[in-house]
Amino acid sequence: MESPSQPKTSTLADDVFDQLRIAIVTGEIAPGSKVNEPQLSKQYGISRGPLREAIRRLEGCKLVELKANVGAKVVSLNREQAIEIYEVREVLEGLSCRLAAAKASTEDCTRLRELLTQHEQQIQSDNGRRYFQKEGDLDFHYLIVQLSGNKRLFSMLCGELYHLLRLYRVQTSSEPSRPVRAFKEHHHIVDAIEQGDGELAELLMKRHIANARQMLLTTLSGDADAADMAQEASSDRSAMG
Amino acid sequence: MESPSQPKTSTLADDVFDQLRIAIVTGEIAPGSKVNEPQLSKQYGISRGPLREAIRRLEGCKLVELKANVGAKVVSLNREQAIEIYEVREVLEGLSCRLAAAKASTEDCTRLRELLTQHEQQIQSDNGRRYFQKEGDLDFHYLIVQLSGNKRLFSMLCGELYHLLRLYRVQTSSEPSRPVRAFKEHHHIVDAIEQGDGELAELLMKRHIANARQMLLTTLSGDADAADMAQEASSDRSAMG
DNA sequence: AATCAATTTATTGTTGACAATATAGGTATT
DNA sequence: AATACCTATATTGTCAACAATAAATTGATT
Repeated sequence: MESPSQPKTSTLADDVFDQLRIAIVTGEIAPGSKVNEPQLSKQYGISRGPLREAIRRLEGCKLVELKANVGAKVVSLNREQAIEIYEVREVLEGLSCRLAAAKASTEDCTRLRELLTQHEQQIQSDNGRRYFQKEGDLDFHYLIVQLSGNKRLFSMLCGELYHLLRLYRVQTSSEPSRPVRAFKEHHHIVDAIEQGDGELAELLMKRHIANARQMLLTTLSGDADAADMAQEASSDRSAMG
Repeated sequence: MESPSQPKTSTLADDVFDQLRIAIVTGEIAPGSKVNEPQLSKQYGISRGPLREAIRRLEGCKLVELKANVGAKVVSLNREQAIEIYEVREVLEGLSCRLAAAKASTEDCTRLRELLTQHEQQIQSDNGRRYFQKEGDLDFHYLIVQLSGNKRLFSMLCGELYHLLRLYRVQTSSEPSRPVRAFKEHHHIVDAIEQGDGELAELLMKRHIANARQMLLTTLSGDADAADMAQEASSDRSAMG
């Protein structure tokens, strides 16, 4: 136990912002649903003031959309918008890898390997479901952008795009068919980073994400045959990068 | 004259957000300075409620930084942070060009040319100062990302990075030495877009911005000789892209 | 029965007051 | 004189009430 009254460093708006963000990206608050201020303020036991501030910050993450005199509603991403995100993500994470390859130490690469190994074990112990359901694959991408050392890049990916990706995954209940291929690609990326080959690391990551985007274009188009074909064509690559 | 009382579609927080953003990126509110709520609320004639909401939205644009129980302060970018922005901008605008090349119509390219011509005339009539002082060069980049059709990309560049660039320019009172070279590069980029050569357009834009970043590394390092050398090496390229 | 208008209800926008925290200033002590 | 502590001031955080707008309901008319 700690001392009972430590001076709190966070504000109510901060706390409810975190809680709301989690509630949104986990689907607890349905995509497209309206954000009702009186209801939420009662639910979280705070007044509307800090709640509204939290909502304004959620708007900054692009998780809700505001309209004057109408209120906020949780974003709902269609496939087109998801593809736009993947296009942006491809170049940003390519940059991540290029920078990471130039800066990563031996210990950093060890951490990357450990992360992949750990994920592989989780996969084997749960038939490949838990890893992606629990967003474990994002950990890998998350660590790389950290290693890049570019804080602006980190902010854009981890402060915005990854949350939107999680939202889209829960929204579409999408799960990759076979993560095995994704693991291989991940290891190849670490290989390149380990060798300090930024160009190759960038290329591999961009290809990795481009493959995932390609799956989006077909798998979720409602055309089952096209989806199967794309899956074959991409050699069982992960659907979500 | 219009009818005196049209139903207003914007809220106080929206208006003061726009005004504050302009005040920040023009340097009217100094970088690094503290944001005083009582003062600003009096200055803009509103209460602290909507003002605080506007500040939270400014935080979303990364124009202010918030600390609990202390308040907001306007961001102040150092060279390292500016370089990070340029690294991100390089790949994002490269993507802009690649996509724009695939989608731009003949009319779109005409608009790009007109914009460049217009800017060139402004330069000649004002010794090259007004164009960059008034951020006219960003118009060019702005239009290209619009043509890309990727709204997420547009949001990231025009909703965040460009504002930060303006802030950095006013903060460092930086002006490119000779925009002539930048114009040539701009025209070459339009050439590639016009020919539908996305790869080339991407390459040229990335190089264009990489050159500007390189100027940053040297011109503002306090080492005048290094700055001059870099300027020669980059063949009088614009300093700010 | 359907459509439009008026009324009611609910939600958002805004305000001023109060509480909690941090900052500034002053006093005493070493 | 410098530091630590206490006090006073200012600023931020939070709340509840009021105003303005939008949404829902009711009723009248065709």
